[in-house]
Amino acid sequence: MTDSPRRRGRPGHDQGAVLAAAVRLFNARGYEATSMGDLAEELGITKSSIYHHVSSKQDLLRMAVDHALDGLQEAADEAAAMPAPPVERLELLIRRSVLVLADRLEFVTLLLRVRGNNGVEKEALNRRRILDAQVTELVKQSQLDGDLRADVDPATAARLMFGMVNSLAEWYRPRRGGATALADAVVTMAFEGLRTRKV
Amino acid sequence: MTDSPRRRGRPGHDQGAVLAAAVRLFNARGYEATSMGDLAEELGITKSSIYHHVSSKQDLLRMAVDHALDGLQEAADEAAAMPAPPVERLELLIRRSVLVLADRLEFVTLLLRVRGNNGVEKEALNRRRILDAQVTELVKQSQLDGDLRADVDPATAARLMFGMVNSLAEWYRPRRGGATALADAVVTMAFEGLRTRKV
DNA sequence: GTCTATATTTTGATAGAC
DNA sequence: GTCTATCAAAATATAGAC
Repeated sequence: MTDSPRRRGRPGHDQGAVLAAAVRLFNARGYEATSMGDLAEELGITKSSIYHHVSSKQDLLRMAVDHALDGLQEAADEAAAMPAPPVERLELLIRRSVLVLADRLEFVTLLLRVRGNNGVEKEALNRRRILDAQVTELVKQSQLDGDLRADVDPATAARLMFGMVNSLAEWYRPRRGGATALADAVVTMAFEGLRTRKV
Repeated sequence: MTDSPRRRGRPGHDQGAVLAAAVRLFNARGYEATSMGDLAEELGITKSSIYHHVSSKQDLLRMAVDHALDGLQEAADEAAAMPAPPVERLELLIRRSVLVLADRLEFVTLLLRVRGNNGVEKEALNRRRILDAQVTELVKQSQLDGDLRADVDPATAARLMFGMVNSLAEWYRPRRGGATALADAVVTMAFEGLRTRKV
């Protein structure tokens, strides 16, 4: 269990190591602003060596955003499969999304900065749109059930909720148990609001 | 009032026109991914001509983010000068910030994408941090007054609130009166929450 | 798995004419 | 205010040796 194949001695870098370094640099300097030379320097190898592990710079971007999207998709599927009212499935989706964001922080951060400037980015935006629609639908159903206030447009509510969730990528830094507490804070604010109830 | 100086005939482009086109492109493709050649093509002039209006690419970025930051700073100053309890000053700050974001949408959008990759960006991040601290302080005071729930960390609450506000840059598109309605939605969600009150 | 060497393109910016 | 011409640096990527 400890040793996976192709992991003896010190055989130089593998694709995972290259990807991890790339994602770190892409987030720090921006995808476009990061050159393959920068990445090579970070890894301590030459530019050409990188092309032994990946076929292009876009390939690195694709692997990274796919990892983020797969995690978020799992969260959405899990919430959809839950045998409970929409408002509870929505809460679960928010909590799970916060946990995925915390767990795959660097990958999700990169995903959230994608703007559709190339084929890889366009495809990522498409997958994000599908997830977005699922959230909006949950809000809509919750309003029909009378569980969420109907005076806020469902799409707007969904976007504001995930505006909060996604903003975590800008400032959250891993701490023990921090993600669960953060999920609580997001759910509290989204569902109950911050104002104290009149005594 | 209608004619400002230096605006007769058709004397080619001025700095404002170059800046507007630059901000549009920076948002669409990213600052680093946009070349001075792209900008020249967008304007229908050559690269060299751009340097008649601005001294560098960073200069364009600096003018853009300063315009955004000046607007947000005004909103914060106005809220701070309001003779009212902290919780009301906080609500005003949120509303004013939404309106500034809507009014200077492209400039604020660019500002929010800045990561500190050069001197201009570092300076912008510094000014943002100061604004952030002002919001956190308002939340803290509101909690001490018993107006906001004390079981959420003030800095976290402030970041989540402005996570919502800032997320508008990702999807808000101008409509008549839309910004005020949006400010209502943000304030409602942040202060009252989306869940319906028990009858 | 990493290297040197190289091809090709694009970049931000300047000089100086009109 | 815009142009042509030009530059030096940096970019992504490939070929082929070790």
